[in-house]
Amino acid sequence: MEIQISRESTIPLHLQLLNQLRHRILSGHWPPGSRLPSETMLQRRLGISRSTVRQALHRAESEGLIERVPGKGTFVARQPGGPPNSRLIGYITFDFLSDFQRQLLRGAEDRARSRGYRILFCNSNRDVAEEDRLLEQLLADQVRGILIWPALDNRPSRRLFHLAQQCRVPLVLMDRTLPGLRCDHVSSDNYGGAYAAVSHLIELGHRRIAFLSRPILQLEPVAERLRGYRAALQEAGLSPLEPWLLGAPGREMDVGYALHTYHAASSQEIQELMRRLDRPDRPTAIFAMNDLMATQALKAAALVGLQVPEDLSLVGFDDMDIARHLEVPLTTVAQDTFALGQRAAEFLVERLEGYPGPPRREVLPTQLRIRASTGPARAVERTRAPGPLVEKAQCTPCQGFTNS
Amino acid sequence: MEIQISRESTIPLHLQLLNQLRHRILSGHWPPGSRLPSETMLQRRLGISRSTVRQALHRAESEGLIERVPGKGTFVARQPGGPPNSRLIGYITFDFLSDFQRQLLRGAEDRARSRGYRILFCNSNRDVAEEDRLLEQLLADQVRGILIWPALDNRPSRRLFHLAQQCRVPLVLMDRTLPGLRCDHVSSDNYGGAYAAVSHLIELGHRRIAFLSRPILQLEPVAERLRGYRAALQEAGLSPLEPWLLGAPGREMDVGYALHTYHAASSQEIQELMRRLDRPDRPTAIFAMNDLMATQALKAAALVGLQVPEDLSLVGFDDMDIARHLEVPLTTVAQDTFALGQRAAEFLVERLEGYPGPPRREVLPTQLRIRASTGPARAVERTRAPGPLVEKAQCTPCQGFTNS
DNA sequence: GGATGGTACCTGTACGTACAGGTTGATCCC
DNA sequence: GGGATCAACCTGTACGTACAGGTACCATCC
Repeated sequence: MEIQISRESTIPLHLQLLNQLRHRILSGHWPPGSRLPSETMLQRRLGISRSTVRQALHRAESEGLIERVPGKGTFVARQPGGPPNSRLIGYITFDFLSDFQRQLLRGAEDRARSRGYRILFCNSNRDVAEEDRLLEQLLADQVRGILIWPALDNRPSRRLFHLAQQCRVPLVLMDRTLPGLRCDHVSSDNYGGAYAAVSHLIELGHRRIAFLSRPILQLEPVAERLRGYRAALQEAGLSPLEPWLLGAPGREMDVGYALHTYHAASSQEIQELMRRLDRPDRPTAIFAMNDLMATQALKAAALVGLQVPEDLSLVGFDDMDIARHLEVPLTTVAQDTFALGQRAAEFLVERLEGYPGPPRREVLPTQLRIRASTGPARAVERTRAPGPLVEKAQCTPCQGFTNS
Repeated sequence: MEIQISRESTIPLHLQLLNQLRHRILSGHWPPGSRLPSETMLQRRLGISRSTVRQALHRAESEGLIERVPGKGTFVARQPGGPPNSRLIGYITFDFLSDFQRQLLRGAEDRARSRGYRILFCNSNRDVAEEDRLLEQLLADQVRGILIWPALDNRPSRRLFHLAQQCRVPLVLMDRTLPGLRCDHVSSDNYGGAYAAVSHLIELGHRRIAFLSRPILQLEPVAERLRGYRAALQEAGLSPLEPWLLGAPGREMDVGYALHTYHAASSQEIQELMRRLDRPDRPTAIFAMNDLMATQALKAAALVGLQVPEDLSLVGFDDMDIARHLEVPLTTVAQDTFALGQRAAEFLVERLEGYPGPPRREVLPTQLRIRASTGPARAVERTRAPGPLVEKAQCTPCQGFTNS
């Protein structure tokens, strides 16, 4: 198990060395008090200059990992864990309005606590400037790593990119990625969940299936759901419809407003839905971006006299609490948000213990929960537009998990 | 007062520079946030190499004296002198399963952040031993104060009592009190909310009103709701019924289990409810301890053929998300949990800033939200058992607030 | 007036050299 | 055998160069 340094990596040489030293020391591979190879030894073995080796060693020393004795050599510190108050993990979320976020935090806290870390919780409230300030403060609070569900903004000026590049503290992105930000990432299988949901509808004989969303298609999870919707339809030889976008338009640089209306049920949107449902060429099924929008569709359907699922099938996403308590219990795609948080914390702790590899990505399975809001398409329509039936709703293999 | 470097000194050049930087910064001669001369500037002015300058600056950085920003320059740290006065607040909750707890945390974080503090979030998972460990760790993490929603247990051995007695860090209790624990406390007006809810039912002509709960009457908030229920009935000259307790019995020392079943809807309980509702002497209205139990009552009513609100009125508590999305939108009592968290953080910050007085208690108003699940009692029953009508539903005066 | 591009400046990264002064252990001399 | 000596090796100090990539500012052009 030699130390490996890659010239191709974007991570600076001295940080590569530092990370691997940290890994060996914290994992116990090099026991406390043992002697490290000398600077010239490392220099020769790794093919880098002594200055670079020294840079890594100095950092390791200031982290309390090693002790250097002039004339004698370099040694693993007796207590390589460092000062006791440094077992903090920063946690930043762009928002804390939904149950989804509660589950995520609960999962992260659960796993962090079991590994001896505590969570420093911050809410950026969709404000990138606030997020920058919070990142700074977390560094000042001496956090060892940061879990972040970032606000939306790709400007490279934001502190997040700088941190990711510097590699001073490891980062783990939750739920969404940002273009150009290279670090560990966990998310749910939004694509697979949408694919399974729409396949389920196709299997029931539906041919005209609408995708209902707010105008926030640039959000990665929503984009993935749209992709899954389209893929399922196209593989069945059906045509995706133009997405139904309700609510205020999503502005390029100010997604904050779109997110703000994310949870608000405005009557204007119900009106618009009623108009779209009260037409002869209406779809026979709707796949909604989330349960709240599905709820709005349910209301609009009732108002124009459509029965669910007899006249209109509905599928939501997220399996929120309300899904099973609606008048017509909602078929929906569940995410294991708790596990998502746990996995994020695991990724981070592994980095803190020195895991050296390139950025990892984990996509957790979603699960289609079939309830009363989906049923067979009307026989009339089935005979009118006979298409190939998909044999079985596909979904990433999933084990049972609950939302609470 | 120029920086002087002596080649004759036995002190290394970079240490000479570091010492003078440290002096200037800690003495306030260079104020926090101000900019240091650039590396090349120092190099020229002092006649030493850039490497040597960098050596000093790196050390100053790891001492927390300065902050370096690529592309911009080097700056005196905002808090030079290290982190002796950390701005961390510990937050312990006994549980993190409901939206209520999310709102509470969100409120506390919001106010703490605006006052310059960060929240160190921990979940004791209803385990008093774990809570003890977490309290210890928070102290080791140098928190300045602690917000806690404690697990249930009155044994004076628990760490919490020691802390309150020692007064090393201020404590604020949230939602519930513990007998014998003297410290600041915030809660909702459970009594007033229940009183308003039951008064609303009485005003509608109901005479037989049941109190539906799980066997956890020893929980202070539940006890307060029961007290409000009884007071409203008695003041109207009516008799409270024996509480309907559904689910596993609440054991004295192990409330964990009762809380565990808190959110589970078991069909056994529905069966029991159906039995109780399918009798001639059934109540005409039910005041449920929370919305989830009200939901169960709604199901049971439908199963025995009772219409809500025509045959049975229902009131819940908490105004959870599901309340307004139920088949029959639920009349319920809303708590301003966000404000509760804010107030708790305010209490704590005031203590941190030196507020000296005795323990304070704040009870935040609740708000009755009348929806479709409550209606007038049947004329038959009104004539059968005419009683004095209460003039107006009383409630602590409240301003509008939302749950999201 | 506002986007655009150039330029100066800043820190980060990485390489190299040279010498000082301490520790260690083998060797040599008395 | 015991002490002095020396070479090998270690880290510390100090110098130098070169380039990359970011920020900030200003002049320019449309």
